[in-house]
Amino acid sequence: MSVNKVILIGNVGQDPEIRYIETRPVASFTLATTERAYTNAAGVQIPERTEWHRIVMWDRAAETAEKYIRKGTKLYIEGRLRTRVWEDRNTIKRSVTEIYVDNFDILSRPSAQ
Amino acid sequence: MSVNKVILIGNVGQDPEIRYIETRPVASFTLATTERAYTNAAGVQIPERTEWHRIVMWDRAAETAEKYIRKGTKLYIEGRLRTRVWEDRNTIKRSVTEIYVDNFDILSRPSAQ
Amino acid sequence: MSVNKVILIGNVGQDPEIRYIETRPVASFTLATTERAYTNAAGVQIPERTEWHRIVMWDRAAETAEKYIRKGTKLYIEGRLRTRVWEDRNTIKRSVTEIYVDNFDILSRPSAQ
Amino acid sequence: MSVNKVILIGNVGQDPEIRYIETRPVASFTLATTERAYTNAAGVQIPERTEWHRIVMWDRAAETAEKYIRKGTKLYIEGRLRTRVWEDRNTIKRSVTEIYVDNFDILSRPSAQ
DNA sequence: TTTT
DNA sequence: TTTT
Repeated sequence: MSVNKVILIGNVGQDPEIRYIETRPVASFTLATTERAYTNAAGVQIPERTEWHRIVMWDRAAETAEKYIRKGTKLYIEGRLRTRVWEDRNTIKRSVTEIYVDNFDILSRPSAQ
Repeated sequence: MSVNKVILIGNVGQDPEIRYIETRPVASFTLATTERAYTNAAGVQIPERTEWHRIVMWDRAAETAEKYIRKGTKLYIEGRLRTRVWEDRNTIKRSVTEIYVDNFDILSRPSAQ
Repeated sequence: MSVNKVILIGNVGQDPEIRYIETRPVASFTLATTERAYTNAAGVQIPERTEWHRIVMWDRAAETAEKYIRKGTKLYIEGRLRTRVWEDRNTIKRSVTEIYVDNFDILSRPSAQ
Repeated sequence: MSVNKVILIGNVGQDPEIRYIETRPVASFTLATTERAYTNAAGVQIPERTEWHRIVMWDRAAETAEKYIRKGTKLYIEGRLRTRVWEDRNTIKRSVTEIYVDNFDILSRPSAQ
């Protein structure tokens, strides 16, 4: 038995990119989360830090993404981690970790635009 | 404002490796989570799938890891995602996603030993 | 070892009420979450349903609540469940379940008002 | 849009009680989580504290509960909060907060038995 | 590389 | 009423 769960609230980095894998729509985009600056226990100042997450949505979620998610949209996401491994053109093993979305909701639209 | 939270329950892949960064102990190891096999809505059989996560613990957590966590230990982990980017010897940009642990607990020891 | 964790996103029901327990500020208010209407597996229509949660914040969080949280504010809350038991005037045992907040953030202000 | 999520790891207080609501099986039991004793920022010793949660499972989950969950079983539970209100025989409004389970897993059986 |  |  195991659990693999990710919960994110952040801002979308760019309009979702939609492609089709055997007729199934897949949306992908990045999401930024930001840790606030703070001073740690040792008195060292830790600056603000932005983390970019690679988000993947399938099927109906992908269609919703295409219609309603845009650069700047604030999202709540619940999903799980998936690391894909492949070999690049130099046969070097590369990997990327993505978040497959199981549940999400739009918290707000980009303010202007 | 944002949230970057990971919750995992899984089994440790190998004894933690401990190193020191400016006197701070850091433990790292992998953790396996497994999705059960199932038949999806389209009737396609999806086999069992194991995901390996790279776990990083600092300071007191690293010391606890060194003492009590071993290959096969079942762990609950709460943490956040961190993606590190570097250039390899061929100046190709590489990245790895790790989970920095904020809170954890040992659910059970490996059966034998 | 155990875990007692609650994650909520919802809207504040009324301005927080602040009181002091031995000089420690405590803020309390309710938060609404809503489950969407849906049709279940048996074809039965399940209507939308609102759940009201009793939220409790202490110390610095209570002060932030007093300044920034209002009726209608949309909040992200991370906390733990606490059930208090007491006897009412008829010596009947009563209980109430509250959420003690460990971490929270304001997602948006009430639109007008 | 909202989120109402509870994550618990704890020990079952007694064998599940099964009943039927219009042919649907429902299992209910309590689960204990324990906060460790600690000394707070003001130097005050806070003793260990056990919290009892009322757990409710429906349908297939209820059947699994009946078969495999016993007093002492250690469980991982993912669910949502539900507060039921009723009037007791003295027409006093009473309420109870329960956790409706969406996903769970058995972490270990009671040691002896 | 883990576990059930 | 559980467990460590």
